[in-house]
Amino acid sequence: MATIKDVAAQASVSIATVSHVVNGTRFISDEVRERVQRAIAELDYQPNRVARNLRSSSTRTIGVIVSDIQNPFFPSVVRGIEDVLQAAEYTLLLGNSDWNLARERLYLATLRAEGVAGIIFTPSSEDVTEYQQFLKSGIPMVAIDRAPVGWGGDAVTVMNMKGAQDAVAHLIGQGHRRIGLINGPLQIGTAYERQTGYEQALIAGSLPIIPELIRNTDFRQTGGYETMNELLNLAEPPTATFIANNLMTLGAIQALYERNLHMPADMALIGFDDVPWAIALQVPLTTVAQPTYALGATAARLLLERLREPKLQSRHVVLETQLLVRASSGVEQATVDTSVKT
Amino acid sequence: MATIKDVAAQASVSIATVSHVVNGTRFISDEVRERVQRAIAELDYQPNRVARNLRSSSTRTIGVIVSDIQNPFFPSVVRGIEDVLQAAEYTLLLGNSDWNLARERLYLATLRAEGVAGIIFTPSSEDVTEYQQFLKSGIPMVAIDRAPVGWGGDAVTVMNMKGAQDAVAHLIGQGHRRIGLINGPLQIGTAYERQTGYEQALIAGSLPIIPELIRNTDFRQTGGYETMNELLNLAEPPTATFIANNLMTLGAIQALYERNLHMPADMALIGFDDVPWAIALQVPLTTVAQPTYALGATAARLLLERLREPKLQSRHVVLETQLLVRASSGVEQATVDTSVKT
DNA sequence: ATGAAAGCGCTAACAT
DNA sequence: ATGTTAGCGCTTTCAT
Repeated sequence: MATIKDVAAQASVSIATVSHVVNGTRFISDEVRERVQRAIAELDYQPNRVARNLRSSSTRTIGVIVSDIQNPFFPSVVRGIEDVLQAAEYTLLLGNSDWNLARERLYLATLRAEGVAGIIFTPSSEDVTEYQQFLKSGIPMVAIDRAPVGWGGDAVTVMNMKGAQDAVAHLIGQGHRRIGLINGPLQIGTAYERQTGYEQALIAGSLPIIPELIRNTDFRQTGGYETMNELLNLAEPPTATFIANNLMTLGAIQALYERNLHMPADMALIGFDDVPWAIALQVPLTTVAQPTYALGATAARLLLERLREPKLQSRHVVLETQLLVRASSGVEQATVDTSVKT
Repeated sequence: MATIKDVAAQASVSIATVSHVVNGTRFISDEVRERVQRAIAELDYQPNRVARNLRSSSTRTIGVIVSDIQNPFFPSVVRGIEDVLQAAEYTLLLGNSDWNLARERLYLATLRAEGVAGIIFTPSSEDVTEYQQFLKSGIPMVAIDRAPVGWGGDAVTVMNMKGAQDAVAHLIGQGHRRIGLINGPLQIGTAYERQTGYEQALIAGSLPIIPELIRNTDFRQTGGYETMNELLNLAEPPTATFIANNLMTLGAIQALYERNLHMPADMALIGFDDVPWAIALQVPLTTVAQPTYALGATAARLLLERLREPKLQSRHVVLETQLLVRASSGVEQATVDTSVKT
């Protein structure tokens, strides 16, 4: 690989001149500039980013830690991040925390060592002190999807409580009185908020909160599958269920399918987070859609702004969710949304 | 951030000693080692990877370029890569090429400048010369999913032709004689191979190859949607269709759904690449499953081996696909696979 | 068993 | 308008 020295020699100039031509950081006569550019082309020179990073003690790399890249929610978020970063000529270091604090810690340490300019992440802990040390180190961090209690940094989240409330209110409106909840672990902020929304909706509808209908599992497909089976095995199962994420919903549908139960007659269902295949299911799925791409893009934008102006006041952007009513929640076919989401 | 100098000062040793303690690269007396380790802990020292990379002119970063992170195929591949890399203490720089050569070029250049130790990528071009310059630069590259014609480096792919052949043979076995193909662009190797498999199966079944039943679009959901509509608008539509990837299949199902057509009676369907929701669809979907996680993990393993032994002969691993027969291809319910894949 | 010092490739302050 | 050079934080050769 050609270095700046090679280019300088080839063009018979100093390395400073080459650097300034490359970065446009000072005036260079046309003649010299052309000579340098020719040398760069001839040698196929590309500035070594590692050296540049070391020298300027800053990189053009952003670390991204997501909970589970295999959950379609996150690729879409990542895609939003990537598009914004790419336009700003940043690159993206990716890690999966697996909803796991230890793994998240490992990645955070790695990202710091890699000298990333900033970090966008889905916090695995609700405890801010977990990140305090990191925040002190001065690396800007943007929390997405959820923010630890008392998080002082930038954040982009969605209206989880409102989204859940809308969903459950809709079920109540359909006449359901025993409504189940399949949720993730309460330590995770989004799960907590969605559960609160569920409870608020019940209260608003003058319905009792029945503990046996509220289940917390992991946010995975198997969790949804097993938990729906638990609900169905109750002496008096719910007639409708709100499920707090997409993969758990898939597992739950699987459980219904195996027992030959039909939505919405045997069980009405609303899931959280829309998915491309909601429309192609046995019964099209009512969901609370999240603006996933915007979530990522907004987070990236906040981060880039902070990089430009470090002392900006921190901002917490809360995006809206949208209840997409389809057949699984028990509405006449006529009003069903069958549009293709792409 | 504490540097090696700070640690050396705190422990009253030279920076060389600190370096050797950190890396275990030479014998250090117990006493000194402990002193250094204490200093490291006290200062919360973490070696600066950027400096380390510059000095050793090699990084512990692997670049990964995938076609489309929003296609569930790729997150699973990425996950396989990540797990192997993480165990070896490498990190992962990610980019989406969008099936787009220009964007791929951009990322390749960036990755080279970032000094990645190696690259795992889904080639957007079938033309090896596109990558020759890069290969010469000595950065090990592993092609996944598809390899350019004459690709000399490491590669991990699947038996696309065989997979397609199995699928179409199965449809023929169900009595179908007009079988459509919805495929990606032929310039993409996987599309070409799957198309060949389709044709081979027809030939083996003594069936004619009917051009109007063969359609090439992009590998996206909208492409599948529009193309299925085209097939359905034919004077004599096919009775079965083989669709060469997962997202196009979803689009095609969408098209059927809108016209109130039922699988497999009105149209039998087999998709390529299994998806978690295949089972929860209106009619469970028969698919040609690819070992996505293994694809990624194998690629990462090949790359790490090459990093260790650069002159290893290059290897092309071809993984098997598996036809998962479910209801959409027109088999009795009794034999349908309803297992949960997680 | 440990230390001193060169140098990776670049940027930028300080020359001229 | 261009050149010289220090130094970013580390690894590693050469000394002792």
